[in-house]
Amino acid sequence: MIPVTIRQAWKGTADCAKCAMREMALFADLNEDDFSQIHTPIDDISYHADYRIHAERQKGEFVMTLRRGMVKLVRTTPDGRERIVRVLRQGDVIGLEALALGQYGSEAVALTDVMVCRIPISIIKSLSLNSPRIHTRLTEKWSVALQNADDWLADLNFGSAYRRVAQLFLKMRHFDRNELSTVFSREDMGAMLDLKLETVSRTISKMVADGLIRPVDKSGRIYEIIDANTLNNAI
Amino acid sequence: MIPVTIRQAWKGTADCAKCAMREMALFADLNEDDFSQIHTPIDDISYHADYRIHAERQKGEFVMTLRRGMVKLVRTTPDGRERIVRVLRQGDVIGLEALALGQYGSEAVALTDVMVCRIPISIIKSLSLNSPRIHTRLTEKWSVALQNADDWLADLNFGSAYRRVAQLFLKMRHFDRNELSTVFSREDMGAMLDLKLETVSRTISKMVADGLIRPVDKSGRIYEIIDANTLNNAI
DNA sequence: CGAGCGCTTGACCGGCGTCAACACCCGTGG
DNA sequence: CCACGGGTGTTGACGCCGGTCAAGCGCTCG
Repeated sequence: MIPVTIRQAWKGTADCAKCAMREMALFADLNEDDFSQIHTPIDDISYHADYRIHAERQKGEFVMTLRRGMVKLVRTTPDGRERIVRVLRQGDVIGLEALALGQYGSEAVALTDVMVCRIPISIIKSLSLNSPRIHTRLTEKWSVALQNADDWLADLNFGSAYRRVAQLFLKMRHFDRNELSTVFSREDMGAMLDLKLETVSRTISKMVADGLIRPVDKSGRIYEIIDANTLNNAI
Repeated sequence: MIPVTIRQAWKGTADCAKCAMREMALFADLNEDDFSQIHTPIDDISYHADYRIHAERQKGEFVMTLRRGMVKLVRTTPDGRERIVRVLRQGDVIGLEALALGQYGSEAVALTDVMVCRIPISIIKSLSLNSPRIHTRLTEKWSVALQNADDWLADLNFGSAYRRVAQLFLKMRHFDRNELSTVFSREDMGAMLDLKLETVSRTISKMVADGLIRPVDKSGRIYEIIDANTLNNAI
């Protein structure tokens, strides 16, 4: 699969300033002076669901700010099974680790159609030498990533299947519509929670029967959260 | 419990330059000029095993470089059970997240007797404004922390009990003596691997019987790794 | 309308949790 | 020196949760 569209969106300071993501993005509080230092193009890119954005250990010269959609970070075990270590959502940074290591630590695959803003690492590096603002932003992104990683371990990969699935529904609530939660294929959910897809399916059915959630669409991807409190206290 | 000793060890540039940890520590490649900017004292501290270094969500004004020993990062679930999200070893930074958030994301408890070097966040912040070297070091520490977090999820919390315990033995190999591995109380191991202590104990017994590891001490904390390859390919 | 994919549901089984007894180590005190 | 007790690790018996295998359903798309 190949990118749907690649178009130059940020042609300079003006476009950057207009970006709706600015407050979540890396360049949130850069000023005119900072932007004037940017000479390499920053691309605005869309990918279809299932597009592989980068491979595990692939060398990388870009980080991406995720503007829309969701991305899974996947590691493949020596025996060939896939483990999803985290899901990135809007405002998260794809490939942050390439800043330090020059290569990506895991495979990144679009879970939905996705819009990203692709930034050359060279820009980040040169900016962070001179701009304390981008430095603060970067620290913030690192800490959010680390916090998320720990959350995935403590919340989604601990305890019974019922508890894990419950926590995943809570984690995947929409930013704008709190009562809705979007989940994934049962197989992907299994790879996130270390459960088999049948167990995930059974558990979801039970939660619907228990009146904690209610399916919204036909494909089993969007659910309404009825009883968040019980979900959160599930053992 | 209280710290065993608190003594001022780094009284300035001279002592810092002599530190054996310099190449792993945050201040690895600072120069005279950088050190001259440090006016707040940097303390060299020891803690006994089981000492609680900081609490979850506690406000923090220090990060610590771990010079010797091991530290567990613990989160307590709503229902009161404890989950160990990671173990820090020498060269790792305790409380990195306080740099961004001003508070610690998890509880930190010494697993062994521990030596740390405690650095005020104010120093890190002022240095990183002016010294690109510390900035590079910080990025490196962040990326190592994130990588470790993902490793814990992908390696230690995925698959059968046998596989998890095997991966833990490999993860806890000594830096200097590769064939040795130090583990923890069966309960702590359970909290790391999401297993019950009886399961951990049974699995270790089986590995000894299978000839993959061999106990070195009487207390069941140190093992010799006989067959690392089979351990690593355990399903 | 039929093929194919993903989701659900059922039957069965095995691995891990639960509960309990016992072994071992070490400190303390007689 | 031994007796005792508490903490930790080990081992056993049994039950249940979740894995395995398989059949069937519903949606989507050719």
